[in-house]
Amino acid sequence: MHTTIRDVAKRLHLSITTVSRALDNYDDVADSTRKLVVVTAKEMGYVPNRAARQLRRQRTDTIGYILPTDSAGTGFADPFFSEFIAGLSDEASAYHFDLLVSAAPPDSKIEKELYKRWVQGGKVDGFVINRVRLNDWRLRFLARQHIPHASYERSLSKLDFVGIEIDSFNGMLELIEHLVERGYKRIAYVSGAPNLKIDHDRLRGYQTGLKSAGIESDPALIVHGDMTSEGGYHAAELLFALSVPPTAIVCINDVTAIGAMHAAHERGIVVGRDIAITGFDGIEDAAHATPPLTTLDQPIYSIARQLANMTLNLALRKTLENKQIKIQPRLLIRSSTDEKRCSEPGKAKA
Amino acid sequence: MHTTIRDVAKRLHLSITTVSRALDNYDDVADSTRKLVVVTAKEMGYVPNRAARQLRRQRTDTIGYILPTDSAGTGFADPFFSEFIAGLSDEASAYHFDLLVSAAPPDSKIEKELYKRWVQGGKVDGFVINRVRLNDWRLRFLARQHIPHASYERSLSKLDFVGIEIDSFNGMLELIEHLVERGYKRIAYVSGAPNLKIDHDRLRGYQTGLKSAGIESDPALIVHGDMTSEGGYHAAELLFALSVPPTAIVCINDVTAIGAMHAAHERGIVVGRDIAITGFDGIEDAAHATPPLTTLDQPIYSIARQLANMTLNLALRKTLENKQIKIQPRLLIRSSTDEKRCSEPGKAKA
DNA sequence: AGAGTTTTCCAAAACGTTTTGGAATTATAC
DNA sequence: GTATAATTCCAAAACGTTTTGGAAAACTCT
Repeated sequence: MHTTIRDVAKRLHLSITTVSRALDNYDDVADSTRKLVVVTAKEMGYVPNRAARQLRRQRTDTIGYILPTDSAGTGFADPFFSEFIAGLSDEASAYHFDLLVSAAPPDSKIEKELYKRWVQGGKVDGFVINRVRLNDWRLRFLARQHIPHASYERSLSKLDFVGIEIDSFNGMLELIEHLVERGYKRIAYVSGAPNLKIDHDRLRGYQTGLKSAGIESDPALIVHGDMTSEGGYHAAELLFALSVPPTAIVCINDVTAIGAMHAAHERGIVVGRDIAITGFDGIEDAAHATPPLTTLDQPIYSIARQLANMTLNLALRKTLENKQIKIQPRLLIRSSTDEKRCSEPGKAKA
Repeated sequence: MHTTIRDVAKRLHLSITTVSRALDNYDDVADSTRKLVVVTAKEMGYVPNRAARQLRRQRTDTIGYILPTDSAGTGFADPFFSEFIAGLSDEASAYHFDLLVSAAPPDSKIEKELYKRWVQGGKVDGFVINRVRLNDWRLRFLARQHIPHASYERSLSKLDFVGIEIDSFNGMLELIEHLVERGYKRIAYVSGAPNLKIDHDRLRGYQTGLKSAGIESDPALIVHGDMTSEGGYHAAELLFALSVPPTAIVCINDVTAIGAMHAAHERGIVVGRDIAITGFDGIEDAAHATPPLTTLDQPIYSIARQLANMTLNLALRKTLENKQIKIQPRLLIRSSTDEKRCSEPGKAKA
């Protein structure tokens, strides 16, 4: 490539061994020569060749992350991922690691080949995984291959996972309680994908929350989205078309909620008065939605940093202080769930 | 790592040369043995070690992209980048390339060191660059080092750049014309960063558009944002606090506009009636904003794919059909710029 | 049957590091 | 002044590929 360690060695009439060890702070090189080496190396613009180092060290100083795009590819526009990736790469950078990114539809052949290629080909030392599925082949695969990895959420069977969990269940309980308190009773749920761990948890929280409030759950009020605003829009349209439409819509994430709000506005339904709509994530756009969106906030950037930190510490064979971290989402009450003003349909006014 | 080419060779009593060449489809290996090799390699789960291949080939099959985060790190939530990165990695994948991602504040020391490290250390074969500054050291640096790169936008002096340009100027003309036609005259502009190429172009378009419409430009109506919804929110607050506030706000991008809409709503100003607000990008959330946002749409995903395609073709030393592509943004007229209903302040009713 | 040609294979040399296992040299102890 | 220990250096062997420059074997022609 450019200046190699050999060039530096030649210039100083030293062996490449010594140069290498000087730069790596070994203690079997005299202080005077170390200084000389360091200075000359910098002066000559020497940067170690990564491929060579990787090959020899059998380590890449790189962690991998694969985006869950849909097969269409386009329209993949959740700010969640911008923030998540920013977190991953900032943490990686801090440890002089790099972040390798690719995209593949969940559970697709492409996804499988990508993981395999990166693992077997030694492209990365470890993975960060999110959007975990209930029964996730990735977690099994990486565990079997002994590849360091940290995941956002565990899959159902894995008790010994390394990563972070968000307490979606209790968050949802709190959210439902809030809605009920504000006078909303006929509460719908817009899901992501049914095999997603977070969807599973949030749906369970939703159902349990209803039960605690003494509200009977109506299957017609549970509709499928796909975690995009487009999906949220269509899901909400389905709900509004019901003979007895809901008065509140709980969405799996913020962008879904933004889509649902759009559908409401289009029908002249005023969010925060006629209907309550809630999200999950706490992305910046949620605060600036019209009306601002009540949501369960999770610190995406910081979660991403912690996940990256876990994988790279695993990769460096250090011991982790905490293998499993559980975090609580924070309920941000905004005007999308203002006090209910109209009576519940089919019920006496409260 | 795992199965190496040597293992495969040993199993078949062939030399590693032959195995290597068989897998690479050289024509100096008999068809029968090639088949044998391919089958056995697959069966043994052989995946070539990337580091070794890189070292020997002096090529990484990897392109780099560095996210322009702010120094705070957090709150980096523009869906533009999710879509952009998805595009980059999909295109890279299609060519069996990988995408290396990191994040750094524009023009920071971190940014410089990152580029240098990746270039000198041979981590990547090329770069994709966006958010180009008027006088961008990255473009100069990469050109001087002869590193393949494609950029979204050129910097001021570069005439021979490789990449894509969006015709912000003419898009803005069209947008202003649209606003004027709808009855808006006192039109403000919320910028990104003044040294950004796109900001420069859009501001110029805005000013020229006003002039063509015979509207005198008022410096008080040009305020700075930072391309986030937070920034848009505050910029709009400044504008509303003016003694003669604007009746239309043109924003550098969609998330800025979403923030501005929030500020308007908070003051009870109805967007699409009392005030018009516009964005630029065409992100999904813009379509679902309240009201849906008039914007200049650009095909982010496809642009990203093309940019990736350009860099990797440069890296493969192929000739590009088109070194420079100019695309036109598409004006999407939505209800955030509905017909003006109130009179202009300080003017007779139109 | 010998000279060319073509086909099929391979040994060895890279690529730029890190690491192993000493070998000099110098200091320290008796 | 010798034996021992500490310090400072280095040659050579990896790491797993690709590529170079043939060589052997098998055909094809006269």
